[in-house]
Formats: sequence, structure tokens, C-alpha cells
Amino acid sequence: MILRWSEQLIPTLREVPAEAEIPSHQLLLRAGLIRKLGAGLYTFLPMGLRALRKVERIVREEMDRAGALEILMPALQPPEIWRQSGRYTAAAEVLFKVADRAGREWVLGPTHEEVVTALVAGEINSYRQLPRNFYQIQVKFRDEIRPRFGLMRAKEFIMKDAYSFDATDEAASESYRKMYDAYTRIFRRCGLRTLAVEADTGVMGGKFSHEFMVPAETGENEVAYTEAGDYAANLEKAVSRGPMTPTPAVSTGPAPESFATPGVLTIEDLAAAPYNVAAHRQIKTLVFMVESKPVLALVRGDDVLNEAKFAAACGSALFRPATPEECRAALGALPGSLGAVSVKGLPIYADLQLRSARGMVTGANEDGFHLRHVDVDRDLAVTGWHDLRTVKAGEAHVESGAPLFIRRAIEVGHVFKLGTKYSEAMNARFLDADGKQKPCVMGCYGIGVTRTLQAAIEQWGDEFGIRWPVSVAPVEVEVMAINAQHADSVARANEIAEALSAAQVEVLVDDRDERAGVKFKDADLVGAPIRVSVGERSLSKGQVEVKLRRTGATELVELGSAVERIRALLAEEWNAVTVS
RNA sequence: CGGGGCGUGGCUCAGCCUGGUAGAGCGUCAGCUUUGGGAGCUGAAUGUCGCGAGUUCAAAUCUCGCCGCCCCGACCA
Repeated sequence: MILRWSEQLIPTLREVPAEAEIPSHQLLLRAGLIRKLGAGLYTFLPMGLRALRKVERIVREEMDRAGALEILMPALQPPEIWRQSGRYTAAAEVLFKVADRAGREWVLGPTHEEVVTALVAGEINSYRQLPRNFYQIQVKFRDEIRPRFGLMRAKEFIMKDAYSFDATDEAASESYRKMYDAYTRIFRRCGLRTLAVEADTGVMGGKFSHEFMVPAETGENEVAYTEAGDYAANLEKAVSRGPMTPTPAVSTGPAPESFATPGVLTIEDLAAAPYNVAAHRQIKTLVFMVESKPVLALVRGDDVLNEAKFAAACGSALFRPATPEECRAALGALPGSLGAVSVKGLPIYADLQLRSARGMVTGANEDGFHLRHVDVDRDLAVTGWHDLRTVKAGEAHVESGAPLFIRRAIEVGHVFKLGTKYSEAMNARFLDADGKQKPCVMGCYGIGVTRTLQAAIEQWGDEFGIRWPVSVAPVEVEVMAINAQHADSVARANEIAEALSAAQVEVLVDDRDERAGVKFKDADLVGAPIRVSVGERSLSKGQVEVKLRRTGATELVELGSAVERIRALLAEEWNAVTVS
């Protein structure tokens, strides 16, 4: 197959568009792959769509190979099923809602658990029909608070979502494992290095999950991991043996004692002179409005509350920090002087590091005062003890004791073991061999297809453009006649392109009457793995130049053996992304 | 939603502070020259200065409101 540049729409940009901040977003625009319609809304241009289709094809092949069945569900959904699952309110913030002409409300699907479970509830009745795994590649709509970074976080994006249904928990684990393996293969075939990390289940619910992360400085997630690779977790979920400095455990007085701390509003203020209370000797008291009611969260002064862990502890994701007025209403003081000593009637969730801590300092619930000699077990009525702190780099892995590293990453896939949350809510039951009705045990599995594409660019871009892994490159080879007015060059270039095309190679011919520099720059931007340039100079010696975009290596090849050599190089490129 | 920034030919931006003629580079079109890493010359087209009010003899410029976009936080593939 031959594409001719002159007949395409490949609007490359010489300058970096002002709207793009991160390299992959800049390259998507500069290489003429996408154009923006509005915030988080993008048109895929021909080259961008070609690359996207390549990712989709890999995903399809691996899902099919893993035994999943492709279907296609509606993006427009009735709100009833969302009420039925309970997510009409739980996920309300991301739901796009539209009205039809009669004023009836509809939902634009942000995901499809409800639809697929409703389907299964109607169609699967017997254990003999299990297991089944359904997937689709489809548009999702999410009313993101802040769309960002091009395709990375869009209001409308393409996702591969799969849903497994099993008769037993063990069988569900096997389905989960199959998807996990398929994901590993998919990302490798897309040329991506990924890290599978333990993850928080969030609003999805369920038992446990793994995220597939592409390490990148521009990623929106942070991952904690050991060098040996025996542990990797999203920072939201990560645990360690605890902070580097132990929590004080020696009582300093028989009862809490108030002391004046005028102007002190932060942990740092209190840690500084004249008070000199080290941060790890302080109790940080945070107030959240959980489903409109105040709840206290306590962590050590030098720790950072992990909101995902807090959500798990209090059993709700619907919370926000309390306003100063709400803090005053709940505790009688403004942030900066808050504490949990003697507080009654409010839920208090405390981090495990504070358990049995003694000789601590915390706010007195009186503006400008703090309490010292606080012994947690004696002075605080803690509702629940949980791991609430965010792990820090350098802390010890729970099992091996090895130091944890932290780095940023892009989440490209997420697999969940859901259990029966949706099947029970939506009544997806089957008749088991023992004659009893049981809910299907579910799993769900997502890949951000458009995000994966951008992650590949983020990982493989350089200052000149995109160095596509051949498996997702819009075309495999670009051929150009350096001087479009030199008839012999043009003829030879076309011959090579025809021969490659005959050998099932996807070729882009830059047939524009542009100067060499322009075509070279554009070739680097668009990033075909192999570039063939035919020019008078080398042609006079019977040669053409072949360049590998990935390594930058160039070689001169005899005209007669050029096609053979290109195919050999191409085979090597494919080998680099092949999974056996 | 809170905080910050920006909106001027297709793109990148200047002009705004201190009101009066709307500009540059790139791109586009025509012609000539040039042809191995974003060429040169000549000529040309392209603007409701985001929208709406207000102040003023006069508004891209000052004021107010709205809209859009980008960045930082919460959400997620």
C-alpha cells in the first residue's frame, strides 16, 4: 500500500503550538496526527488514525487470543441502570447527561459495567455458559474536571473495556490472570515498557486491582517500587515499614497541657523556633466533609494523608476538605489550631503510626493554642485505626526491607477483580450445578487506547519528532526523491515504493516538490521507522540512503538490493516488538 | 469548583502600561532563481484585535460582565 504525501492531509507544524505543554502532546500536533476541537476533544487526522488503528488491532488480537468476545454496546445509556448499580450518584461528577426532545434524561457512558451486566443478566442463566468475557473498543465520555495534555485526559476518548463473568471466585481469578497476561503482551507489542502495580479500586469498587504504568516524568501518577521489582504499587496504595524516624512513645506529662502559639498555622511554624516541636512529634488533624458530615483524619505531622486510603477507611469517596468555617463549627477553631483531644461525637480516623504515641503535640481547638503531653491512647477517642499515610521514598518495603523508589508514570491500563458488586445489584445470576442461584463473579479490564498511543509517543519521542515502534507507526517506510524535479530520482523512488508495497509493506512517498530539508524534517516528525532517500548524489553511484529513525543509523545501499535490505531492517524492527 | 495566566491573519508572537495609522516572522498564492537538513528575491491575499456593554470626540489599548483556552489542585483509561 502506497500513500502519497501530496494526496494526504499531514499538516506538520514547524513551531510548537502554544496549547501543548508536554512533549507527546506537542508531537501529536506537530506531526499532524490530531487537531483540537475543544478542551479534551480531538479529531484524528489520517496519520493519527492509522496509528490508533494499529493499537486497536494489537488489542483485538490479544483479547481474542485470550478468549474474550468482542461486542459493541451503546454509548447512550438509560439512567435507570446507573441508579440500579448505585453509581448514578457515586459517579455523578463524571457523568455527562443529555435530554431528548421529550425532556427525558440519558447518560453518555463513562464505562460499561452497567450495560454489560444488564446484558448478561438477560442472556446467561447457567453455569454451563460460564466463563465468558466480553470486550469492546469504544468511545467513552467523562466530564473530567480538567481535561489535560491532549489525549492523556480527554472528555471523549477511546477505551478497550472487557468484563469477565465466572461461576466461582477461583475461576474469576483465572480470568483476571488471563487479562493480566494479555495486557502485558499488548503493551509490549506496542513497544511500551510498563510496570504492573497494585492499585486502589476507587469508585469502581471490587477486591483488588493492578494498573499498567508507563514510566514518564509527565505522568499524572506516582508509583512506589523496589529495585528488585518484587514490589510495585500506586502511591495511593503503597505501604512500607513506616517512617524513617520512629514515633515518640514516652509520656511527657500526666495530662495534656495547653500553651499559647500565636500566629502558628502550620506544622512548620510549630517545628521552628521558639517552639521547636519536631514535625514527627506533632499530630496533624484534618477535617473532611464526608457526605456533608465532618470527619477527622489524623496523621503524624511529617506525614501526608493519603486520600485514597482515607476514602477506603471511611467507606466513601464523596468527601472534600472542610472549609475554615466548617472547621470552626465542628471543632471551635480554625485550621492551624485543630486537634482531636476530647473530641466526641465525630468520627476520628487515625493513622497506625499514631497508635500508642505519647508526648505528642496537637491543636487545642482554640485559635492560637496547642496542647502538649498528649498520649494518644489516653487522650483521643479514635474511631478507627488505618494506614492513612503516604509512603515516602527511601522507606523499607514491608517484606524485604529494601528501600522504595518513587517515580511518575502514565496509567495506560487497569484490571479489577470486581467480585459480585454489579452482578448482585443488576441481578446477573446463574443456576449453578448444585441447583442454586448465584451471582456471577466479575472482573473488569480497561485500556486507554488513545492514551496508550500518546504514551508511546511520550516514551519514544525525541527533539526531532516521533520514533514510532514499528507496530504502531502510521506507515512502516517513507520513501522520498530528494529532488522532486530530478526525473531519475523520482522514478527510482517510485520503483522502490512499488516493490515494497508489493511485499505488503506500508509506504508513504513524500512526492512533494519541496526542498530536501523540509522533507527530512517532516520525515523525522512523522517518524516512519525507516526512511529511504533517493538523491542524485548517491544515485550516481547506484546507491540510495536508508535511515533508521529509532537509532539514527544511516547506510548506503546498492539500488538492486535496496528492497531486500529494507525488508531485512524492517524485520529487525518488528522483532523488537514481537512477543513470543 | 478554587488559585494563576492567556485570547491580535492558518501558526508563533509584538503592539496594550502612556487611547488616535493593526504589525513582524513563518505558512499560503503567483513569478524567477535554487535543490542532500525547515533556501533567496519580487509581488499578492488573508484581521468583526474572543463576545457584549460602558467610558471617550476617538478603544486592540481603559472599566465591567460573559465565553473560550492553558497551567497548579481533587477525578481517572
